Amino acid sequence: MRGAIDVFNRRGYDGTSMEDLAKELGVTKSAIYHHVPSKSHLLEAALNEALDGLTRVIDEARSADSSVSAYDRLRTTVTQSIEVLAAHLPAVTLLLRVRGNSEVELEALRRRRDIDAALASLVQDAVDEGALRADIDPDLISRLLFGTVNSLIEWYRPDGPQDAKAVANAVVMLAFDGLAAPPD
Amino acid sequence: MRGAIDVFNRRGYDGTSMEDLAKELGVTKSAIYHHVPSKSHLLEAALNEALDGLTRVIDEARSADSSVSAYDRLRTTVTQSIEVLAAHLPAVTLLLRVRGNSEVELEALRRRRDIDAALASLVQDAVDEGALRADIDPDLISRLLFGTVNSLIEWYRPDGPQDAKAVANAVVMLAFDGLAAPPD
DNA sequence: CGATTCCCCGGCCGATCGGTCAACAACGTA
DNA sequence: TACGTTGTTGACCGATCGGCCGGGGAATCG
Repeated sequence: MRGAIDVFNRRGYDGTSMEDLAKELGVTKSAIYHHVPSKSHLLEAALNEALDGLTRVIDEARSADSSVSAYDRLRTTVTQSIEVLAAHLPAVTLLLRVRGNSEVELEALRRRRDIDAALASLVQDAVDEGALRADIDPDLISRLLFGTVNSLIEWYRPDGPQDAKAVANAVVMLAFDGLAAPPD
Repeated sequence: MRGAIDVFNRRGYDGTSMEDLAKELGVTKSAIYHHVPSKSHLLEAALNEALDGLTRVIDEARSADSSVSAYDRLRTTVTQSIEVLAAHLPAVTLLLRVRGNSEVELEALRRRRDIDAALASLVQDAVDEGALRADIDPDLISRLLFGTVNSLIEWYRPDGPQDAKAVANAVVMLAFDGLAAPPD
């Protein structure tokens, strides 16, 4: 199961046949079908793992103590999103590559849209609060911000040189304070 | 050809059969094969279009007058990369989704690696110059910066509310100066 | 010990894959 | 009129797709 998702990520879901998958897992195709009813069930399980993790993050942000500023809630959400992405990297990777070619994928896209909307609303709150620059459209801010977060799947590896916390820190620094060297 | 790439992007290259493609283009499969030798040639043409555009951008940056700072060269490269991405959106989208499942895809990945290396070196120059913050690893900066740029393919549409120049501007502002509201 | 259950295999199914082919309609040229 | 060219068609190919099935160990339980 865990291994299956990795193979899907390496070759793409549509680009992986059950024969490929079996060969790479060192078993026969029939052995897979003994444990799993269908190829799409593997996909569905992975997508739900990712979506559940991300949903938990935004639920937490929404239920935060109202005394904490929208700006801080947003920073926390970005950090936690990256932690979920890192902890469930294969599942999140699969999720972000879904194209909507089947009912399973379409359902995942619907759930993702809801999450994106919640994130956009968080950004909007921070802008209303005056904590974020007002010369960029809030929707654009949201897309760039979480586009940056999501782009981590393209290269981040848990066994790489940087751990998730360091990466999350760097993303937050980049996004909120910028890359330009601070004046002395 | 142009239409084919759009279909590949909507359903994924592996997820699109030549029958699907023909149906969506309103012709028969045979008609396609009269003009195109194979499915992978369509992919190859698209990938080369994207790679040629991006290569041109980095060649330009490399051959820039040495009197212009690395920082300015980097900002220009980011802007121009976004303009290429916007002008060749379908081709670039396809490129960024390639998994390496065939020789055509592997060759594209090789060319992409070279481009990424050139971009990383540009970032390194700007860090050496002291123009970029030194408390984030330069390689990490490069990945985040161009990860942000590349994430545009997920939502940017030429006929959308923002034109490419506005988006490029927003990305540069976010990346170099940050999202936080500037102090009064 | 026998019976049951779990796990797995090779072989197979109909459907669909990328791609080919002979035939033909529409065309400008002579 | 006859002719080559260009674009298109539907039928078809072998290979591969996702998935199914009968049967055969190996372990567990009475």
